[in-house]
Amino acid sequence: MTIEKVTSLQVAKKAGVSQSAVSRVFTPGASASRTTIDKVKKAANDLGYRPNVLARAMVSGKSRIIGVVVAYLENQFYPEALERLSNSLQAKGYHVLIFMAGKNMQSLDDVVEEILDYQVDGIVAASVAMSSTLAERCKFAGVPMVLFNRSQDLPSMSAVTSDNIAGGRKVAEFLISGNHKKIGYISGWEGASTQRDREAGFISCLANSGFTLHNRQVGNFVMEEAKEATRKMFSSDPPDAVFVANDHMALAVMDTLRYEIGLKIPQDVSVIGYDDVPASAWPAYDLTTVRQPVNKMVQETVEILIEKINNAEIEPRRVKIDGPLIIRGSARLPEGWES
Amino acid sequence: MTIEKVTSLQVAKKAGVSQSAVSRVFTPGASASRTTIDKVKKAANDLGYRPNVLARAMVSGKSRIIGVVVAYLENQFYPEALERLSNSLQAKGYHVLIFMAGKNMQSLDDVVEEILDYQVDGIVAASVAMSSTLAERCKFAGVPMVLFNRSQDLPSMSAVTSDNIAGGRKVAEFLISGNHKKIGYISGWEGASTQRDREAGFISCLANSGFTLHNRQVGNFVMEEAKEATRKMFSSDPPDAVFVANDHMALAVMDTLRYEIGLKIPQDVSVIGYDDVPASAWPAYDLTTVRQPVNKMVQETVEILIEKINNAEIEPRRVKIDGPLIIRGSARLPEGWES
DNA sequence: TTATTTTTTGCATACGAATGCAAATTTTCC
DNA sequence: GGAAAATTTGCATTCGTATGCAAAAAATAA
Repeated sequence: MTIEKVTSLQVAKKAGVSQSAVSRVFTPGASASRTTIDKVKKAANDLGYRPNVLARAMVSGKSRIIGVVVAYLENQFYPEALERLSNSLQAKGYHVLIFMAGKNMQSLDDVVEEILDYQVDGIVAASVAMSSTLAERCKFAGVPMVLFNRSQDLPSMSAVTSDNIAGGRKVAEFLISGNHKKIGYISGWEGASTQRDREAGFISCLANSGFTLHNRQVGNFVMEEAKEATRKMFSSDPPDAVFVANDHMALAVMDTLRYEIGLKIPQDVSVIGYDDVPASAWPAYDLTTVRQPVNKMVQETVEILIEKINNAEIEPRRVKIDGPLIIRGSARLPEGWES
Repeated sequence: MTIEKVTSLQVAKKAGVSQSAVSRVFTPGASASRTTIDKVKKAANDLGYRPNVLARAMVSGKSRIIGVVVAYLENQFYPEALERLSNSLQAKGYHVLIFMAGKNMQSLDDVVEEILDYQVDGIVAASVAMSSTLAERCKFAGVPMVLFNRSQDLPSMSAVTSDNIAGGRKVAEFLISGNHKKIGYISGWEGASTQRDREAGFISCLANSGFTLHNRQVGNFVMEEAKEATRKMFSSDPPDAVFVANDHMALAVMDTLRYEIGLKIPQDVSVIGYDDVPASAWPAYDLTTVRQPVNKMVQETVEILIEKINNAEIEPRRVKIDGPLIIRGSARLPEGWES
């Protein structure tokens, strides 16, 4: 076989120095003389030596691995976030160990344990409901965690979200000034803070203008359920506008309205979503939506996480990032609206 | 601080046995008596002990980490594959360390080195062009690799793809029997084997019936470029059918045809894609396409990889999985076609 | 030049778990 | 009950790297 295992010891021999010297050359901040550095680098290069991250992790206690828990990747929002997250962490010398959490809680418990087994330096939980027990478990293990696109009731955990309440409000304002009278809402999974906040902001703003929800259905962030919700909502006394809790569902809602129910968007009914996933900008949908600034959210997430890794004593931070309403063609515009 | 570090030694003390006993209880296949197992399990449970995967990896030489290289996640095909791959590996006790390869080759070199630094047990390269140098590097390091959705010229590497040649043929047959006369092709990135095979199968089958390509443009698997390609293709003497090298581009092509150029699909022009990503089934597109059986492909990939991990001497395997033409509404049907 | 400070170096050990080996224990069989 | 075989157990070592410590070398000061 051709398997090689070049170790620091072999490099040391070849360079005529001690193993510790080699280690020091490859450890930023350690002291070594020019001559040693050159000798070692040359030998390492000749042999094709690279430090073993795992061995390094053992003694240093830092694995430079970040565990990322994701529920599912079907919703375009997550692949996008994951890609950015991975790139961002890669740039800082960390790498992403990915974990798919099934729908149920039990599997989440197991998944977290598995993550911890790898001695990760930190965890990003993307749109996953972390129980306080799990949070405790991680804290106990000394592994910082930040919630991405979910905030928790327990304020002890860092979380990065968009400003979902404000986002919900923006949608309400826009629909009201567009002179809509019967406004429906298709909710996401009701256990999600994002869902709750979006709806709360939406409803409160509606109320301010004397409106109430004309109809409300549950879509659970799942396309099929959103379609079913749409059918129910439009079976009698249909609304003239629907706010859908995320784009992923909104796309399905639009399809159902157009190709099943036979309505025109926005002539017969306005549809607004949330997230601004790539597909929302595709001409076939041209969906008016509230953008979640993925870039900024990821950036904040990474920043907080790394800060916490470097200083365990730091206070948890809960960041809300404002996202703009992206006005496209799926919702009737207010009178005299200037594009 | 609350950070704990429960080691096998602590468990051993608490259970009144040796560290090796603890290790054996947690090592499948090792021998230990009922009594010991019970004592150790109890102690471990009380203390919340779980074996340190990294330490285990050091001595065993098996990290149970699989490196997955992905170019980009925008094309829905990849998130789907990634999700399945991760789940499948997770079920077998492996975990996925993810690496984003930038567009350029240099970064790929670096990425592979970084992967190897983590002592991964295997590598899956999804739609990434592996140079033979890189392949050598991995083989030299004793790390098996399998190509997903790309096959390489060098037959020394295992690869899993769909049967792209047959797929291309199916599209040609379908278009010809649909009585199309002017057939265009929008290609993917020409360095990709998938692209080459799809086109080769397509063209050869066209030729069998005395047809040649009426027009050919390059889209590079990128939406924007596909749009530009469409504009060029339809600027004069437009075709009555277009085969697009993958669905991701085909969606953009459809949008351009409908909303920019003002053509009806399939009345004015037929469009066929390749992959069968989720969006292709959405009513707004209803795209006729060749399905890549992601599930089977992932399954094969995992199987080959694990086989190779367990037995380095095994021969490389190159698997092609047949995928069906999924007939939807974006292409004119042949005369008398029964749905 | 010599004394003092600073930098570099090697030695030895630690990280946490797995495993070959030999001793101790249990099981099996006559 | 005793000898042989099979199983269980602990000891000691190993994996590859980082690091505290003290010795050695180099740089600086006097």
